Amino acid sequence: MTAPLERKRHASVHTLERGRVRRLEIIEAATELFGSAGYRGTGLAGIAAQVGVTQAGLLHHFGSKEKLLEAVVAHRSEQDAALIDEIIGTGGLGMFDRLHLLARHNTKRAGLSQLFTVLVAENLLPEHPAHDFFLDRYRTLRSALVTALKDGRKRGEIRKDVDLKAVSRRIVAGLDGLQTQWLLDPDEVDLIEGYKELGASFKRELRA
Amino acid sequence: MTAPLERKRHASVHTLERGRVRRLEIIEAATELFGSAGYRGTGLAGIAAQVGVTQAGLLHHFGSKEKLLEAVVAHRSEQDAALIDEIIGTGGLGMFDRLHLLARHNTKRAGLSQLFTVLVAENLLPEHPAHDFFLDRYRTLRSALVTALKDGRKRGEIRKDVDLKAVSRRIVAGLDGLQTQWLLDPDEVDLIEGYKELGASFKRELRA
DNA sequence: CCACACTTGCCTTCTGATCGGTAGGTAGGT
DNA sequence: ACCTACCTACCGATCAGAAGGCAAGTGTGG
Repeated sequence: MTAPLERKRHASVHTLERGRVRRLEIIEAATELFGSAGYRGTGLAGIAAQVGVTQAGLLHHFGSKEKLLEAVVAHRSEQDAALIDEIIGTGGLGMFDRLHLLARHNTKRAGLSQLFTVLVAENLLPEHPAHDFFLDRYRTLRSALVTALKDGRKRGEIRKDVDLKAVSRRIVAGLDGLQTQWLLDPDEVDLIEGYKELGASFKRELRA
Repeated sequence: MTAPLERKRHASVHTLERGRVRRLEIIEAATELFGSAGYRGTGLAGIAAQVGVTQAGLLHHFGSKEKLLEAVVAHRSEQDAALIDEIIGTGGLGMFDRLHLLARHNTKRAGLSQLFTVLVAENLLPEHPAHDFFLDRYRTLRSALVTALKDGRKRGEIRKDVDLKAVSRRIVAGLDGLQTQWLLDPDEVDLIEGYKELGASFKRELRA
């Protein structure tokens, strides 16, 4: 195993940009591997190999495995935020008709959905490295939902006798749980169909 | 660290029974550690140390780490089956009033709930060691729910225009998802309350 | 009733692989 | 000259697991 590891793949490019590109390549490889084998089950060597770099070369960019995890998670999170905003939109019941956007996004890149499912489970306890990130993520998501539902209530779309915090927890639970079943058993569980039914059910429940 | 490791703790007991007891001790320790650090994040040495046995002593009983995982999962599964039966009972809407049994069971031993949440995530892909187990578990659970709901429909408790398979997926998703949120954030999410609301919501949706 | 073979429990010791991470160097662009 | 990228080489720790032995309980034939 003394493969010469072709050098200077980016020879003609600015040094600075080469670094940025490498970082992205590493993040993408790490996303894929963390998603399928989990954070703990993935070695730096494996990620490095996939990028075509040594393990030390990888650490040159990210310093430690945990920093790499943070980078992966932050990278993914940015992309998510926009989508969430688009779905929740101006609030009210309309968002339940836009869940197909989320479904399409998730099915298109199943590896990313899997990454999050795995990482949440790996970080349930406070001492785990990304626990606080996910804690915050869920709280933020639930409170965004509460706000959106309140909006809908103000406009008279949504009944006044429902506990919006409780409903938000159940919405998130339903989305999460369906995704898990779909990831585990894509032949039996159709995510798009599942989200559609879930949205319809909440609309019936909440409609004024 | 040359602690003499007190021998013959079970000196006066039949050899056969000592083995059975040890196995159980190991399964319990493994359950706890797999639950908090995951399968991949837990070393045999850690489990062995907690039981007060060497790593080799542990492998004497289970042969390999993967066999130990199977034993842990099977052990837990037996206990579950009874509870599931008790809740689903004779079918129909009544089961939604019995979800507090599940909630109590889960909250009483949070480590066990966590074990399953972590293991499911670690076994989403077909090549993972316990993938088939969880695939089967979810399919069985959903089909048990379908049967129970059909029963309720036959007795006229449940409306005839609902897709029972879809509802079953959503019930499982809701339970699972709420559990995850509770494990991650027990201060903000009350599992017992959550299950109660979930059950009430499904009853409203399904009632004939 | 007892000697001997066998089984079971569990030990110590070891192995090769892999883990995350450090140190120090070189090449090339700025 | 200095910075960035990335290398080789190495570190100690930990991983799952195999090998082989000793001690104690168990079943069996004499």
